[in-house]
Amino acid sequence: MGGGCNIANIIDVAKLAGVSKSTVSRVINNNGYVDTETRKAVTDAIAELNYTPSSFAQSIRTRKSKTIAMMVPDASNTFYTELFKVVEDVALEYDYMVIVCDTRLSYEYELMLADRLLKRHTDGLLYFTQQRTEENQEFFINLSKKIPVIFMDYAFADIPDISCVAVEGMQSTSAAVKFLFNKGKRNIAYVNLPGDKNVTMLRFEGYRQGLELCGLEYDPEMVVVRAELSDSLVNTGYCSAQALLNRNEQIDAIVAASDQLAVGVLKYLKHVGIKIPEQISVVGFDNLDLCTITEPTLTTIAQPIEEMGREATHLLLSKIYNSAVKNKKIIYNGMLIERQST
Amino acid sequence: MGGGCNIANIIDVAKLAGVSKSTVSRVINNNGYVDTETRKAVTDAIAELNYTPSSFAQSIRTRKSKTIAMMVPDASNTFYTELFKVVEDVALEYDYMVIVCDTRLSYEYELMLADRLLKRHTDGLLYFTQQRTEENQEFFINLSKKIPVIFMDYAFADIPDISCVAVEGMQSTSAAVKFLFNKGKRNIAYVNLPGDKNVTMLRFEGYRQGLELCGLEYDPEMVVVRAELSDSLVNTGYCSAQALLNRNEQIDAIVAASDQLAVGVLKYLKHVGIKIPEQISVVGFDNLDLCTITEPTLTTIAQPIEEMGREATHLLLSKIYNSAVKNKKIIYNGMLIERQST
DNA sequence: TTGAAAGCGTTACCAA
DNA sequence: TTGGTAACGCTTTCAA
Repeated sequence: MGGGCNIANIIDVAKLAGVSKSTVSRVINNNGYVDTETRKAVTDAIAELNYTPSSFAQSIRTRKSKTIAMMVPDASNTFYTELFKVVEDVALEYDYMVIVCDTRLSYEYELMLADRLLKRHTDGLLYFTQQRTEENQEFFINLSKKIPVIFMDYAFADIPDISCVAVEGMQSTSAAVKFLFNKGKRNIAYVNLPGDKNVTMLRFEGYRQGLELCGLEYDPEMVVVRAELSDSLVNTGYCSAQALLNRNEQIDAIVAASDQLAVGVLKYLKHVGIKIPEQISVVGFDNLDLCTITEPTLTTIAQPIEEMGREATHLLLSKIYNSAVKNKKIIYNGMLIERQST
Repeated sequence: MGGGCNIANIIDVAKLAGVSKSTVSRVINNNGYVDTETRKAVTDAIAELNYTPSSFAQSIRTRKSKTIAMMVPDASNTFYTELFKVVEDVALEYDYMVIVCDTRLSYEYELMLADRLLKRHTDGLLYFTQQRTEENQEFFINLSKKIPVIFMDYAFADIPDISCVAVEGMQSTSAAVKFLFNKGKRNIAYVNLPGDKNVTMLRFEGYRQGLELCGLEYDPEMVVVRAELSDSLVNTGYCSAQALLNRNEQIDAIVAASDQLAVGVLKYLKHVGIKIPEQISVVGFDNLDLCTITEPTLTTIAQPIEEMGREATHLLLSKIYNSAVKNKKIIYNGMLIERQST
């Protein structure tokens, strides 16, 4: 009352327009031939009844949920949320919406969530992970044979027959080392993400490569990889810096695998009164907003978030719309952004 | 081949188990009477065929999408992402998943997204907004008559017949002013969010109330509300602090309506060499992770994110499961967390 | 305790 | 260019 229950269905529309429901369906989907006058009658009826096709009924026929998922290790990391915005943007253009799944850095969670997504027929997945394991890698590669999956990490770049959109971390990290070398730094340390098989492995490789290119020797003592995940990455960075300086007082630069780690490093260095960048320079990775908030502001390697998100989502949706679309790998270059910390 | 297409449906299961599909349905839904042996036959068949009920077909009958939405002004604000994690957590318990909608601070976006959500039969909505307008307020109140909506802002607390889960901002801000007063501060300024009808109005009211309680006079010159939304809240805070200090050099404390603003304030104060908290104290609102990253760390008013998210999602789901559940308002108290900035 | 059959609201094929 | 009708895969009466 006072508005009417708008549970009009396709039959109501057909009746009002004086046509069959097939015709209504054709109009809705802009499908097949339909006379201009007939079309008008139908659209009028649709407007009058305030009719909206039941997405449930459509889904059961089309086998599409018009939903994609974005699975991330930690939704509070602004790298993912910035990406999410772009993903949502593109998705909306195609009448898609996006389910966000926070895997809490847990392998079990990844599987559980993938299972749920599959059960509700999510049409596709943007898969971000932090800690790779044999099992999850295999699982998601397998999953990608059933529904479109885009692997959003450079660490997957060498796996055949999958789609991957990512920033290479090797060359850019190597370039960062070179950059520090040119600034006169000779004892360059590295702070990696916790865990042994994380997605930043290749950034670490870049670090080693960079040292080699500069003619510096690689010293395992100059690298920290904490085994356990502490409460936060910032904290991990803090502790890592502490460990490094305890081991070696000559350190004059620290490269971190992510901005959060680097922020923790900055924090420790300031805590112990070390001058940045005069005594120790710091470089991060990701170019989060955080970088301009810290003091000093943080030099970092930027990922082209906007482009990555846009391309990845387009690729995903194109695979959803046309299963014949071939797998593709889109690898971007990281870009060094110089700020006060170097 | 080598795995089989698992598109078994309820009829396949019924055949294999030697029963009718009605019986299978009963087993799936734990519904009605079914003999123990029959049940076993069915569950065996389900297991053998690796059968999963089609969520599409279920939805069309049950009229439930098993999806809720969380609409936020800016997904990159960690306040929302921390809340999201809790929401997702609870949702998963009930076999629900959550669609995140970033409204980009735009009223038009809010409407557009709500429309999309409605069309796809999202079962319920957690609605966060930053900038209220008559229209959007009315629209969402109206929407709440159609599907369960929880208003996640204290600014909605006085509207009848809606559900609301929020932190009161008035008393806690007033308490923060009192706290500063007790520290000897007498010229306390306020930095509000941009725009005139935002959700922090009541925090500002608390500021005025606090002054009154302390016997201090309210001076409009001591308040900044920037009309335009600049590129970031941190930046807005920075400019606001600048404006304040240009107007009045006596200022010895600044209360900000959000942590991001406060971070901007800190940044400006440090930039011009003012000592914090000796010369000027700073207080934020939200207790984001950010607060412990800045230097000095930021005193702020904490919102009980965990509890809010949990209660809100439970309330939403209970309304979804039982439309007779009454509207409820759950208002928490903010809690002052003292750090170095005061 | 079980099964038959009638929906749920679409899409898509085939005739007309 | 249109309409009839058979799916889609499930839930839910109603009888048995």
